[in-house]
Formats: sequence, C-alpha cells, structure tokens
Amino acid sequence: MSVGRRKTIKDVAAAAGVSIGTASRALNRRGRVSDETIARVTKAAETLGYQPDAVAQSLRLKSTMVVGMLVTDLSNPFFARVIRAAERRLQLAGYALLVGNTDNDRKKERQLIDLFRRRRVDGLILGPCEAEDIEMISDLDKGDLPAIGYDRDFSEETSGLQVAHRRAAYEATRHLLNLGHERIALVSSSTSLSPGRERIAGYRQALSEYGLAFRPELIRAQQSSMDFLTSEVFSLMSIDPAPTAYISLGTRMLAGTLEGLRDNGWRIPEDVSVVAVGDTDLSRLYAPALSTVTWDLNSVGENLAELLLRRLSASSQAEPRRIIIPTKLIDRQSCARPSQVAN
Amino acid sequence: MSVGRRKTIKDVAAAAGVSIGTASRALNRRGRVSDETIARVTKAAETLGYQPDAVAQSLRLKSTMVVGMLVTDLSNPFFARVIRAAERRLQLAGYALLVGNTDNDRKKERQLIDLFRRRRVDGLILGPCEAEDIEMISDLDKGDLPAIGYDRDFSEETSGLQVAHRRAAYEATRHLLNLGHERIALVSSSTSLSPGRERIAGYRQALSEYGLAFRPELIRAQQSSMDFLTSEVFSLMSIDPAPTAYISLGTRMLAGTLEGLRDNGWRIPEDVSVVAVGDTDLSRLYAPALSTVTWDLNSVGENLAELLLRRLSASSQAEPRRIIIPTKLIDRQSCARPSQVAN
DNA sequence: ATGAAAGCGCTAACAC
DNA sequence: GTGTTAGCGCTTTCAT
Repeated sequence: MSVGRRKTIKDVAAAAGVSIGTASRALNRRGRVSDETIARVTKAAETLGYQPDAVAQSLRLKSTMVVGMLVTDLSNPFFARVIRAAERRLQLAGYALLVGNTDNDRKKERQLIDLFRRRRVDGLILGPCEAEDIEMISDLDKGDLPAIGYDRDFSEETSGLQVAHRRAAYEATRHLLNLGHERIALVSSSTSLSPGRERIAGYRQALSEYGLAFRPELIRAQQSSMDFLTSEVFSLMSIDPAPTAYISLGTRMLAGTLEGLRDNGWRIPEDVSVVAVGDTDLSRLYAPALSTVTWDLNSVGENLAELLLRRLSASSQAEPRRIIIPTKLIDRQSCARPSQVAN
Repeated sequence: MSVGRRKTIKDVAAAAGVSIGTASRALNRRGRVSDETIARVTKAAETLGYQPDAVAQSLRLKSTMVVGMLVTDLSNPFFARVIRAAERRLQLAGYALLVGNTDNDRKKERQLIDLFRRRRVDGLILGPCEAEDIEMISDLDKGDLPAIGYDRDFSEETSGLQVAHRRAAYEATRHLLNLGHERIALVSSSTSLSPGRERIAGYRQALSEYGLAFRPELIRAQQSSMDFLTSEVFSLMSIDPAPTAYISLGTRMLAGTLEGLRDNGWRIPEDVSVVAVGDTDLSRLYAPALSTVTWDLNSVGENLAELLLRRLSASSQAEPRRIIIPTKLIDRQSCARPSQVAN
C-alpha cells in the first residue's frame, strides 16, 4: 500500500512551507507560533499521515514513556490481573508497558533489569523474587532508574505496595482457631518471597495469641516449584495427630491441596476445614464453596501504576509512599468446627 | 550511588584512547579492528560499566527489537499463558514484549496499533478483536509493520495462527450426539470474534452430519460483555423441550453456565451433560470433573513468537505460514446419555 | 586498522 | 514568530 518511506517532520515542514523547527513547535504547541502556521502545519501533518517517531523523541527528550514490569509468572492470574489494571492506568498517562518474566530466578531478574535499563524505560515495577534484597530497589531508584516494589521488601526510602498478607493469614488462622481448630496446616509460597514470610508471621501471631505453640511441621512453604504436589498434602495428612484445617494461600497450591484431600477421601468441611485464596471460579463453584481470602487485584494494579507515575512526575520527588492493600475473608462453606473423631 | 551520568560510548572511547568509531567497531566486533584494541575497549567498557543505549541504537539501526502484542484481555488466562510463552521465546531472540489491552474495542485496537507503530515496534501480534477485518493485518504487514494474527481473520498473504476451534466444537458436538443427545446448547464467545464463528460452524457441521436441524435458539454467542449471566442459562433451560447438554466454550462463560445449572438444581451428568473449555483447576476439581476441550497454550505462545520471528528475519520474506493448533477432548465425568425423563 | 564526519528524527536554544 | 543550528548516542561510510 504505502510505497513511500515513513513521513518525517521534515516532510511536514516542507509541505507546510516552514522550517522543521517551526513545524516541531507548531505540532507541540510550544513556544511562539502563529495560529495560522499551527493550522497549516497540523493540516500538512494530517494529510501526510505523519506520526512522530517516538524513538527519536526518546533520544532527544531522554524519556521513553515506557515502564517495565517484572513478575515471577505473567500467567499467574494474580499477576495477570494486576498487569491488566496497571497497563490500563499507565496507558491513560501515555506510558506503554514492557513486561518480563523472572521465573522467580534472581539471575534472570538481574538480566531483565539490565535489559530494561538499556532500553531506557522510565521506571520499573518489581514483583516478588527469590532472595530479594532490601537495597535493590533503593539502589536502582537512587541510581538512574525509578523503581517501586510490589509485594517485596524495599527500604523506607522508596515507594511500594504490599498486600496485607500478614493480616490475611492472621485472620484466616483466627477464623479457624475460633471454630476450635488447634492443628492448622499452612500451605503458602516460599519463605524466600515476601508474601510467604508475611503469611507465616501472621499465622504465628494468631497462634501465639491463642497460647498455642508454633509447629513448623504444619507448614509447607519451602516449595520453589510452580506446582504443589498432592504428595505434600499426603505428608501433611499423615502427621499424627493430623491437622484438622488447611489454610492454602499459594495460588498454585490450592488445587494440589484440594486434590490431595479429595483423593484421600476426606470431606470438607466435615473431616477437615479449608481456607483458600483468591475469589476465583474454583473457590465459588467448588463443592462446598470455599471460604476465601481475597483482595482487589484491580486496585493493586492501579495503585502500582499511580505510585510509579507519581514517582516519575519530576515535581514530586517527594515522600516515598507505601500502600497496603487490605484483604477480606469471605466465609463460605468450607470451614466448620473440627470433627470430634480423633484422627 | 552512581553520581556521574550514564556512560556513553564516548567515555569508553576516551578511556581506551581510541575514537568512538573504533570503539563502536570493537564493541560490536564489526569491520576491521585489531585484537588488541578489542581487548582494550572491552576492558574499558567493563570497568566503566558501560551499557549501550538501546534508544540511540534503535534510531540508528531502525529496529527497536521490541514487538507488541494486543489482546482483548491480558488477564484472561487463555491469553496470559500465551503471552508468557511468547515473551519467553522472544526474549531468547533478544526481543522485548510490549503488551496492550484492546478490551475488544475496535477503536482502542486502532489506537494501540498506531501507538505501537509510533514507538517503532518491529512487529505485532494481533489477537482477536471485535469486527476484525481480513485486510487489516495484510495492510499493516505490506505497509510498514510486520504483523501476524492470532485466532482472527487474516488473508492468505500473511502469517498467523489459529486454534482449531471449529474442529473442537465439532468433536464436542459429535461426542454428545454419539451419547444420544439431540438438543445441545452452545455457549461461546461472540460471533464477532473468529473463535465464536468457528465454533458455531463446527457445531453446525456435526449436527448436519447427524441429520439434525440447526436451531439458533440453542446458541448463546451474542454476548459482548465479559461475564456471562446465569440468567442466560436460565433462558436456555426454559426452552421447551430444554437442552439435554451444554457445550460451554467461552472462557468467562463456563462459570456462569455451571452456576446457572447448579442454582436450578440440575445435576451433572444425570440431568444434563456439560462440555467445558480449558484444562483448568476448575475443570479438574469440579464435581463431577468436567469433560473438557483443551489445547496447548504454551505451544500457541511459542508458535506465535516463532512465526513473527521468522517474518522479521529479513532473509525469509518467504511464504506466509498458517499454523493450526490442534485441540483435544478430555472426557471426564460430566457427560452421559440424556436422561429419559422428558424435561 | 583507525579517525573523522555524516546522519537517524527530533526538540530546544539562539539568533533575527 | 520563524529559521538556523546543535546535539541526544549510536553506527557506518569514507578517507587515510
């Protein structure tokens, strides 16, 4: 179709009979330009189908209007939703979103950050990653790359967002404790990730408030693999006496937990209570419907974008901000008093 | 931390005591450079922590090594998985992935394409979108923007990938027909999207092979909203005589279908048979486990990346290619012979 | 084998 | 108000 090469501002200038400097000013409505030339240049640009070259602009303006986002797994619905919301908000502000998958590998994360830096992204949103480093974000941020953290450790000097995983685990545990459970298993993401650590902390706190001892063997969090094996659940179930309740807060682990319980013939909530994570179709439609810890993923994405945007607006070099996203426990039908039968 | 501005090739050249031209050649090992200078320049670059500016390179080389991908909904697991796989493959080839959400809105798609073009992405992967146009992709592709299609219409002159939705629907329908069902409801994405159209075609074909008439009232595909209302299912259930089987091939609609059926007290598969889509936790763990049409999302992503990469490798301006991803029907426990009770 | 210089497309500073 | 020019950081002729 279009035979000629892409139109440049030079073409526009020529067509409008002005210099390229004037063309630029007219197009950007910057500096002193007569209304008449603005009109002529705009018209010329339009008829030529001129679109400014963002690469050249970036080089000149030292801003690409691109931000990068790194998460362990783009396809994890917990991240995918967040990305969607963030992309929407960023686009509104004229930014595009470059995404990368770290596979929860520190080395890959490092590589991607370098790559994104070379690409001169204006800012970075960093999701949780193995062996994360409190200094990392502030190093970047104080260096040449504005960065904010999402569900990972970051120092007080930088902005970031965290879901209230600790509180979530605390409340889930309290909920079961209140029902009379005393042996509560916790299945969650690895302790090398902030959410994993936070959850354990919340769980412990609830336990200690009830004067119950923390028993590490009831916890499954060392998993670094993406999938949670039902064999892990079996090992939990074979503890004597066995747990009477399961809090399954790992996105990918819930299915394993349910499968393990089911395959062993344990009924929910008669034999065992379950608290799940994420208000998914599975939680709602599973029989029985699962009591679930949830939070607003949309809000996470929007707030992340907002946080970074604020950081990028040169004016407000201001205060670093920390946003905590509240969680909610939706009680459905998967929790009951522990069965009287000694397991 | 780093006080000085970013190092440029000029700094490297100075530090190595050569001209910037030589520095560039040394760094890229292009042209004639003595091994000794290569060593000196490389060393200088390393000690300075030099990283080439990709923006400047892009301007000069007329290639950004970025590709864009547009889908209706980044958070839809069907797309999220594909994006993850594509990103991985592209990254291996040195490309970064810019993502965008069209919300299934033609106007937004158009805007995003223009935006991506301005950003000089090297290529584009376009997912399905409302009112898609066969010419669109080839226009782009023959114009200035290599593009391939994913589950959408594209002309024979361009490359693209399609999941075998028609065959999938055909087989699902056959499966139910073979069990003795004659009134089969089909719930799928809008007919304004390629997958929706294809599925209906497959469904019709199976019906006609069985000598059964196509009854449009058994189809729910006009949905443009993201969620499928259970009221739609009620309307289906209240047809007289009611369908004895449901094929629910819309990602977002499966939950609605199950909910509608359940809330009305219909048992699966005793009262009604169901075929679902996507080998998700829900399909596996729902009681009963759902017979499901699946395909390899990972392979979709990889093949899309591969297709675009091939298109981008200037050498092979070659043949446009069309890849069809096969589907598989996993038969579980949600299908049975129709109940003898006249509904 | 190396240096000098042009130029990718754009914006901003400076003259007039 | 507009034209001219420098220069963002890089690669690539073209001389030497």
